[in-house]
Parts: sequence; structure tokens; C-alpha cells
Amino acid sequence: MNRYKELWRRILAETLSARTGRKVEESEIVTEVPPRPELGDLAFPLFPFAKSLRKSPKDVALELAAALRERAAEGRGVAEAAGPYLNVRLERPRVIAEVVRDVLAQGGGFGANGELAGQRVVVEFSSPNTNKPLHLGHMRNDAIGMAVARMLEACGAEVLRVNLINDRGIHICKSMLAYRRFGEGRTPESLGQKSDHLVGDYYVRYAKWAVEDPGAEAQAQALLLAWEQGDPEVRELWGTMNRWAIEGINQTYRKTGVRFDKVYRESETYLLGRAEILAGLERGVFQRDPDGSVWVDLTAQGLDRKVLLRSDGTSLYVTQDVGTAVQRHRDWPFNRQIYVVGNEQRYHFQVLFKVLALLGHAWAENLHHLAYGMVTLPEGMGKMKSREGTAVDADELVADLERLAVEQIRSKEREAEVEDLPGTAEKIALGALHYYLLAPSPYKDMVFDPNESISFTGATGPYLQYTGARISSMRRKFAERAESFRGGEFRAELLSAPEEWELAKSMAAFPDTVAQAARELNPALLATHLFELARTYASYYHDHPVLHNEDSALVVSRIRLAEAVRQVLACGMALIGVPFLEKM
RNA sequence: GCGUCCAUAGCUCAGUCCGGAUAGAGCAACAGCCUUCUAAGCUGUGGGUCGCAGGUUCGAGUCCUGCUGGACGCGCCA
Repeated sequence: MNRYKELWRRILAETLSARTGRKVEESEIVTEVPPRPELGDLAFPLFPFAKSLRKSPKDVALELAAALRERAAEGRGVAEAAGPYLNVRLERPRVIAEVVRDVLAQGGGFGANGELAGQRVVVEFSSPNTNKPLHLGHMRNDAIGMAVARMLEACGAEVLRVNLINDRGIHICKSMLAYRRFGEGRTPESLGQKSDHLVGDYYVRYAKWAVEDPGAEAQAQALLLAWEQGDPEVRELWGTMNRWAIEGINQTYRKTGVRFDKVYRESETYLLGRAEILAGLERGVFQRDPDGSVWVDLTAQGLDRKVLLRSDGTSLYVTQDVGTAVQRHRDWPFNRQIYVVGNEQRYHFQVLFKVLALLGHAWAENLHHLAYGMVTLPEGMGKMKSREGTAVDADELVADLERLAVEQIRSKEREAEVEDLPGTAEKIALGALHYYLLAPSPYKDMVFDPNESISFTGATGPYLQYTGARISSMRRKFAERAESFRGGEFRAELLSAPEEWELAKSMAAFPDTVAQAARELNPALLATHLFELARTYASYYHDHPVLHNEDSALVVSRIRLAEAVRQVLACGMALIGVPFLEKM
């Protein structure tokens, strides 16, 4: 839609410049969409020009409408006055023809643009700990990370998906300690259990034990010390349990379509972080306290004094993150780096970015914390504490959604039609999950209602999938009956229903939404746009037969329009991780 | 105590960055629609002091100030 908007902006700026006797910039022209389609397709409020023209906005609109009459052909539409607004009514058949042609010609590439061409962007997301399986919070993180990565790619950027595995520290030692104490040599194989769940069970076991035994904490500390000193037995146990955790987590990633181009481990970068901090100390940007700890003073910048190295010389979370960032920029010099991390860590990232800047890394100003809100359960369903074993487990949740999808397919008696029941159920489950997690703005806390997420009515992933499957089905039927529609040609002027115009506008605006979503790092804009497109289409095909028409030109015209809708849905769904289904 | 973020329909959320026409969806509720391209659908009805009070503006859900309520942060934890 932008191309038409920009076209009229220019036309209006030229006309207004001539009338006001000063150069009116295109940026001064405010564009909107009229509140009701009958009013036109583009709207330009004229309040700002009333003063300089010494006329009421209403009269300005009337005069402009008259003056713009001769530019209708150029602008593919006519301008009319509507109160204080100048509204433009586009020439529908011409625009519909352009949109359908563009969508079908560009196929899977529709919506892409070159806005970020040549940019290299790192997107870090997921960042699991190796002491427990993934939970619902990770799934929101993953959904956002994957969607943002794909959106940036759609805008031409080269994206590196990066995972940072938190595989060291006291919390990791806790599950190791509990396993050593209570595990009796059990393995995932001996138990027939998914390996990350085994590790997670001992993390929960530790928490229970620590309540009874006040000495537990000290033992965990001792184990961490042994780990840092490289005790072979401890390192071996650590290696085994880490492998279990990571293998299990990777299974979940494969299941949910999450992938990374590069994986970093904190155990591999914390030493570089320490070296960086010591270099900063030498350059005088940090200070050492009498007890040996190293500090950065950010009070001048509205933050606090923060410790960067402990008095015993060991590193902290922020130290590791410094090392990781430096390592990454060496490995793959990026223009931007986006950290998808919960909003409770806002302060941490402010500090991190300032510390990196103080260390003299120019790229520090191109780091961005994409802070997303907490996911909670509805009232009465409890808090998600992985320590207590009450977190919503990712694997379980996906399995539950799949079960419900199977039930739905059976109850609709679609089992024979879909052919691959488990595969279809899996895709519906992922569509439901990803759509639900991406629909609210990332920065806001959200309530995850398991029942609502799997409900198949309303603004959901399955609704998009259903719309796509219906069109796909219709398309197959069209191909089967191709003979009877022979000779029919696409003619945009046959697509004169108001809904057909709404569909064309929605499709024309899709590339703008992709660009905006990428600019704002907000996949929710896409989720909303796709739902509205699907809803308009559902309403349209309910009372406008596509194949059941005498006029084969009308059939062909409508099927092309429907195919374009299908294509736009497919493009958008791919971006937000909702699998497209030919049949459901 | 200090800082950051949030508050829109019974519920879950768009709209706020960048101020413009009677504030929109979905769910739930109620009433309809399957000899017709998949009823996981479609149509209609009811439902809002945009947390409160000021201010700026021709115009405020949107910007500014104060207040109230909530979440998070302010560890030699991650």
C-alpha cells in the first residue's frame, strides 16, 4: 500500500507547495486510512495547512480536490473532500490486478524487501541452563527469536542465530550434587527417560533436599570450587550431565523448529571476559577495591557501581557476557546484535552495554536488548517455578497440544482426508503455540491460558492454517476441473465485491507490515495482519462462490485472487512459525 | 527508599513510539446459518468514565506533570 501512499504524498506536497508559496515537504503530509472503507482508501487530514492558507480545513479539502482532478490517472485514483480530510479513492481493478500479479509472481518471496541489505545481525535467544529442560518461558523466547531472525532476513539482513548455553555456575552444581547423592548411577537409557528431564528431576530433588538439610548449600559451593579447580571426577560428571541436558534440549528444538547457526557456552567464554575486564582495569576505566574486587562506576550515567570481578578473582554473569560479546564480534563482525532475554534483566544489559563501550568497543552502541515480558499462568494455576518442578514443561505442553489436535481431527471426521494424522496434529500444535505466544507485544507480560491456546476458534494459529487449507483444497479442485474453466481469463474488473477490494488492500499492505515488524522487532504486527486477512477471506468466500460460477472468467479471476491470499498467508505464517497445511 | 515497565469491554489483547473522523478484535453470553468450494466456519445483538486529576493543543486512549494500583529490578546470583 505504501507505493500508493507515497505517490499521493508527493502529489499533495507538490500541489500544496504551489498553493502556499513555500516548499511543503512530503514528510509534513500525514497519511491515514479512513475509518470506513466507503470514505476511500487513503486519507490526508488538512488541519495543519488551514492556518497558512487562511482557510478552514474543510475549504482546503474542497480546493485541493478540485485542483487534483487532473492527476487521477497518475495517482491511480481520485481525490475527494470529506470534511477536513482529503480522501483518495483508488482505481480498484488496476490496483487489484497489480497486487495479484505481484504476489503470484513473487511467490514465497512476497513481502521481502532490501531495507537491511548488507547488514549482519546476530540474534541471541533461548539461552537454556543445563540443569533443567525447557519450559514455557523458553518457548516464548524461542518463538520471538526465530520470528525476529526471519523478519530481519526478509528485509535482506544476514542473520546469525546464536544460542548461549549457561553450563556453569552454582545452579548447575546443584543438580549434579543431587544426582551424585541420590542418582544411584541411573541413566536416561536405564530409565527410558528423555535425558534433559532426568537432569531436571535432580534439580528439583536438590531443592527438596536443601529444605531439610541446611548443609546442602555449602556442599554445592564446594562442588563449584572443585569444578573451577578442574577436579577430574567432577568434570566428568559435569560433562555427562551437560550432555544429557543438551541432547534433550536439542530434541525439543528439533521438535519445535528452532535452530541455531552457532552455539556458545559460558564455560568457554568466561575466561575471555575476565581478561577483558583486567585490560579495562589497566586502562583505568575500572577500579580495584582494597579487597581485590574490580568495579565499574556508572553513577555518572544514572546507574550504580557494579562489581565485575569477585575479590577471589572469579568471574560473574556480567563478566561472562562481556567475554561472549567480544568473542562473537571477533568470530563474525556484526552490525547489530539483538539479545532476546526477559525484561527482568533490563538493568543487567544496560550495565553490559556501558561496560563494553568503556572497553572501547565501538560496536557496543549497536547492541539491543529485546526484552520480553514474563509468561504467567491464569489465576489459580500456580506460578512457574522450575525449582519446585511446577514449571510448564515444554515437551509436555507440545504433547498435550498434539493430543488435542488429534481429538479435533477425529471429531471432525477428517482423519482419512489429512492422510498423515500425527504429522498434521504436530503442525497444528506448533501453529497454536507459536501464534498464541507471538500475538501479544513482546515487551508485555502475558497470561498463557493452555485451554485458550488450544481452542481452535478466534485469532489462533489453527484458524490461519484452516483458511490456508481451505484455499488449497479449492485450488486442487480447480486443477481437477481445469477443463470446464478453459478459456477463462483473469479480469480484475470482475472482482468488484467490497470484500475483494479489502483483500487486495490487505495483501498490498503486507510488505509494509513485514518492514514495520522488523523495524520494531515485533512479530505481533504480523500475527494481527494475518488474522485480519484470513478473517476477511473467510467472510468473503462464505458468500461468494469461487468455483461454482457460470462465467469461467469469474472463476479464474476469483481463484487467482484466492491463490494470492493463500500465498500471502503462507509467507506470513512462515515468518511467525505457524506451519502451512495443505490439508487439515 | 531509588529506578524501569504496565493499567483500554466480564476475560485476553490491538491501537500509544509518530496526537486527527462515531475507540477495535478475539473469547465468553445471547439469537440465527450446513441438499452448495472443509461449520476448526459465517452472520447478527448486547457490552467501554481508555486507572484518577490537572496541563499542552483547533483536536488527547496517544504528549507533559502529579497521584493511585500492579509487576520487575536495585546480589562479589544467573
